Amino acid sequence: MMKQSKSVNDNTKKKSLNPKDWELATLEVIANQGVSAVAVETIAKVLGVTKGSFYWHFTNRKDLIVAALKRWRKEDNKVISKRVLSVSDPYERLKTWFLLSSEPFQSHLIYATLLADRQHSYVSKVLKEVTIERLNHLQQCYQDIGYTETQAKQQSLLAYSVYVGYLHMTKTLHGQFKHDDNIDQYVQHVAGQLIHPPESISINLNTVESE
Amino acid sequence: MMKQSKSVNDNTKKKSLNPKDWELATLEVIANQGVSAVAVETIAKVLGVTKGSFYWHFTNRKDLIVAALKRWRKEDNKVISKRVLSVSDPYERLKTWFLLSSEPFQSHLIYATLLADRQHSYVSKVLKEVTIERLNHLQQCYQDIGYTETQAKQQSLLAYSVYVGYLHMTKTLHGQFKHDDNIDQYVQHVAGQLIHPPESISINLNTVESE
DNA sequence: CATTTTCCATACGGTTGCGTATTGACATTC
DNA sequence: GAATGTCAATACGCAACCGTATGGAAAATG
Repeated sequence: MMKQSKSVNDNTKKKSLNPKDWELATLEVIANQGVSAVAVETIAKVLGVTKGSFYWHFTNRKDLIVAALKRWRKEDNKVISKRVLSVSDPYERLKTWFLLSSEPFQSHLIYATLLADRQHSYVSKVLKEVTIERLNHLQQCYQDIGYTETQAKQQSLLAYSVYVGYLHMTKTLHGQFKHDDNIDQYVQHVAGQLIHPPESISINLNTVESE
Repeated sequence: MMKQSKSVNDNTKKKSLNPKDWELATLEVIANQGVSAVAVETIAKVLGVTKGSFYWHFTNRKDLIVAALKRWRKEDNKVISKRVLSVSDPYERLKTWFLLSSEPFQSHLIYATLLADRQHSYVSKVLKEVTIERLNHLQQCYQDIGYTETQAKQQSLLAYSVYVGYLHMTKTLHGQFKHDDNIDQYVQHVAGQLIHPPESISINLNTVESE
């Protein structure tokens, strides 16, 4: 019952694997290469064992992926609860969310790759649930600062689209998801554009409409 | 030399296939299932032939995908040139771009799936080029309406992120990419948020900073 | 210390999909 | 109309993976 070693090729403390080891290694693959790249024998090799081990812990490949995604979702919720939902002021809460979105967490990479491999029903199911959950969080924030339900719905969709788009853009342009000063500046810019009282929406709209 | 039939299972007018037929069928697969789902024999079946035909027109699978993406990019540029770049007023040009982004073109689906399958170098290469090209377009628009280069860079990245994010969001939430009244309304909302004179940026920023 | 449980290695069968080799039908050209 | 070129069917080898079957080593259990 004493299994805490996280490193992959560490046979100093651990003699046998448990499902958690497989799930973490799987999430690593999903984050970098997507769900379709999850191959039992490949991950087994990473863990220093063979297939025989895998099929003792899991019934099949799908079982592994579902378990890994479940773990991902749980961990992700934990972070959001601790760092975002705990902020009482809605403006600050929104800003915190934007800042968190720009940090190079593995969780973000996983979310981004899931958007790709959503052909599989068990992936799209999780993805949809997580997305709706997060949209509701954002919508609530915007309603807290005075947006109507309709306004808040649209604004949260916009804000969340920025998040999703940003994940892809960074990987597309820089090949990876890293954090630097430019990004901090960009996050400030985005926050300035997307976090403001509801009144300024109609002002901006009129500005454009009258053009 | 008389080959213009586009329909897939139409053996009334066409007796033999050409590379274009294969490329179009491939783009259809990429749009709906991603690059990794491109299988020679499967597409052959769709076209009503076998592999034997394929390896006469193309050297291998990668060759097919590269050719298909090249065609996609060419067609896409044609549409953007005709419908967006031709608009002289920068505000209207931006708005046109947003409206175009919401239309259910196959081209958008392809772009979205490419974001997924960018493990392959020949995919990420095209993807990066296209993305940079489009970002430059947007940046120029924003500079045309008075943004500084830095502001325009950030704002175009923001706007383009919204586009990319939106593509994924609709597929994630609705399972497909369709056009309805809600979307029109949303596009109006987005345009109102992201298209405005440069001055209002600092105003909004101050609003948030002072909170 | 004997036995059971835990965890894994090895070997096998089955499927999918790529690419090649060979042959053939049909049209074009000389 | 014989030779050549175009396009496609068929058969094959090969590699990657999945999942199963089976046996074995080490640890826990009695």
